[in-house]
Amino acid sequence: MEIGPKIQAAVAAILEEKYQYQVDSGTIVVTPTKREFSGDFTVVLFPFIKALRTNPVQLGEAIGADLISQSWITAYEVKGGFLNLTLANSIWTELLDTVNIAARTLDPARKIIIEYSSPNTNKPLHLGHIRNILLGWSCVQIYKAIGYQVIKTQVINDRGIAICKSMLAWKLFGEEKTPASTRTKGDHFVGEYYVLFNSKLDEEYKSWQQSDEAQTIYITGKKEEQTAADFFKTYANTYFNEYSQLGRQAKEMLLKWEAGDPDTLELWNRMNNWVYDGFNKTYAELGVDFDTIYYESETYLLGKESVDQGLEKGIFYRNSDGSVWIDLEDAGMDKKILLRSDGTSVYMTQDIGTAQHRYQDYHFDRMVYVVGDEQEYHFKVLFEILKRLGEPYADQLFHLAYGMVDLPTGKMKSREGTVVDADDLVAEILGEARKAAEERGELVDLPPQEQEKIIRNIALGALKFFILKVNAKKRMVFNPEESLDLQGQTGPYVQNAYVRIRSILRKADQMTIPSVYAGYQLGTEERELIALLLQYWETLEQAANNFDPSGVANYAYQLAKSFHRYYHDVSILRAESEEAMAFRFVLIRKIAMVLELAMEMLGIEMPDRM
RNA sequence: GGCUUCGUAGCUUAAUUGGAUAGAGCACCUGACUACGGAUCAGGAGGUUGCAGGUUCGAGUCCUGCCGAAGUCACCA
Repeated sequence: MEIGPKIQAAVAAILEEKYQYQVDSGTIVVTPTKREFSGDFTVVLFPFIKALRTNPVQLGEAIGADLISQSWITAYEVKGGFLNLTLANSIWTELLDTVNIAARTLDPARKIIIEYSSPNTNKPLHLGHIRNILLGWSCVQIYKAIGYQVIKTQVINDRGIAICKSMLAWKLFGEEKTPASTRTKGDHFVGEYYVLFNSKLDEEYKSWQQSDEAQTIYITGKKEEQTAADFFKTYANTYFNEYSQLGRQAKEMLLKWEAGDPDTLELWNRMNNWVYDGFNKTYAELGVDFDTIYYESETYLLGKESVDQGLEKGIFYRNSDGSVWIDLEDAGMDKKILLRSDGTSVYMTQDIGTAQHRYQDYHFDRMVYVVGDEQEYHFKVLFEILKRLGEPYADQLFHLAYGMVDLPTGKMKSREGTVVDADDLVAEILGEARKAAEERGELVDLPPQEQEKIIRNIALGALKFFILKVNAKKRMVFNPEESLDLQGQTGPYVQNAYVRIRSILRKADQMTIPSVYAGYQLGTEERELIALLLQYWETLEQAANNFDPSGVANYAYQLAKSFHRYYHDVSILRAESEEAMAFRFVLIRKIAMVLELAMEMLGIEMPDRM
């Protein structure tokens, strides 16, 4: 029995019987009654008063009186255009029984593939990746819970000029050092050479700027009033491509890679594997994994067949210079290139091919890309093209476009060194959680490994909750200090509610707990808690539909908050009657179950003690 | 400039998708420990939801116009 639909149906029946007014019961608005009014659920009457030529008070009285005669409603009150209903005690205990956490039946026909993380192999993961990963992982859990078969994947950008820069810097300046020999995490090790390349390039560029050649270019090429510094800033790309020694060597390396040169491939493999070692450590630290990985080195040539296909169908057209385009202006977009005049493909082409390739691999019903909102236009175009190509899954594609993560000081900029490194962040928050745990001293009698496990749960719980509680679409400000906070609207606050229940249950193991509560009269706090428990699946489905886990985080907080208050006001182990104790044990077990499941949806584990 | 997104307390943010007096947390002030765990609870103060119109019984939410911020508009990835 679901209570919302039951009320809707009852009201619809009364409207039809008493007023001969037909209404789709699903459209009747039923909400939990606000705290400051008496009642459990509220029916909004406004939508009917015009059609029924009555006023809210009359209508409310008529519906209320009828419902009371049906015995499952014990009281009603009309306030403004709202009808507040109080449910019978027996209904509440029945409703509590229906609270369950079993995942919805798995339907193998519904398969979703979710892509997240998708880093480049030239530098370590940062705060932006963390938001991406946590969102992706949370969506995976949520879709599993509502019965989907989920495939976790990522695309690793393991090729291109960026990794060649790291490779070249290592070759020129690395002196055969390795992550092992320098005791450096592999992704950080390679990242250092990427940074080194850029600083060497900078040096080279600066000294070149003094040359006669450069001065001539500046004088002839500058715009009016443009300073040398300004000019050379905008000229950097051209310099890299046409004058730089380092640039030339990096590009040569890319060509050699594309030609399959064994030495280059060997170095490339070696360095990428260092990076993967590092990534895998970070993923393990965050508690996430993948079912399958796509590497760009294997997919970057895909999509060319679909160009031929599109040309045949007349969706694409060929320019006089041989380049291939699609015109999306009738859909409010621009013209987009798909094949350069030299026949090489672009990012878009590759994404088309990868989508088709994945469909062949998995025959999914839906596909989700967790990628920053800066690429919104790209995906809009990609989805439109796939639709025009007639791909069967084309209307089940979703770009989970999350907002960038800013710092209180502004944007993260790698050039200015303000990027928050993922590993540093996790280490910092672990330290903070450890310090707090030591101060509290609750864990001292546990073996060290167990203490460590709990500390990790708390630290990661804090971090994950902090990031996931914000609506995915919104740009968010990440305040490192606040993310270390373990009090207030945080993961540890929710964990603490669970720990309190576990503590009671441990004590109850030594006691005999009564199990009959048939005659127990529920308090308002208990009704409120049950009403909250009943909202779990609705919350989850909404999160799934919107690809936004923030509602689940806020729900978990809300439930924890209500429990903390209840715990404070009402005694469980020393309840005033056997019925009260019996009922309260059932209630807190359900609360613990739902809290644990809700947090699992966010990738957060619950400790038994903290 | 075109298109897209976003402006809610000092700060970080909610609002059951159009419903009641906009709800929390942090910070600030006051109170609650002979305890089922104080990483907690109760209270105070803090709001013209960027501004101005419009639609509606009802607007933080929908429409229009301003103001402000961000993103995007490559034969780059």
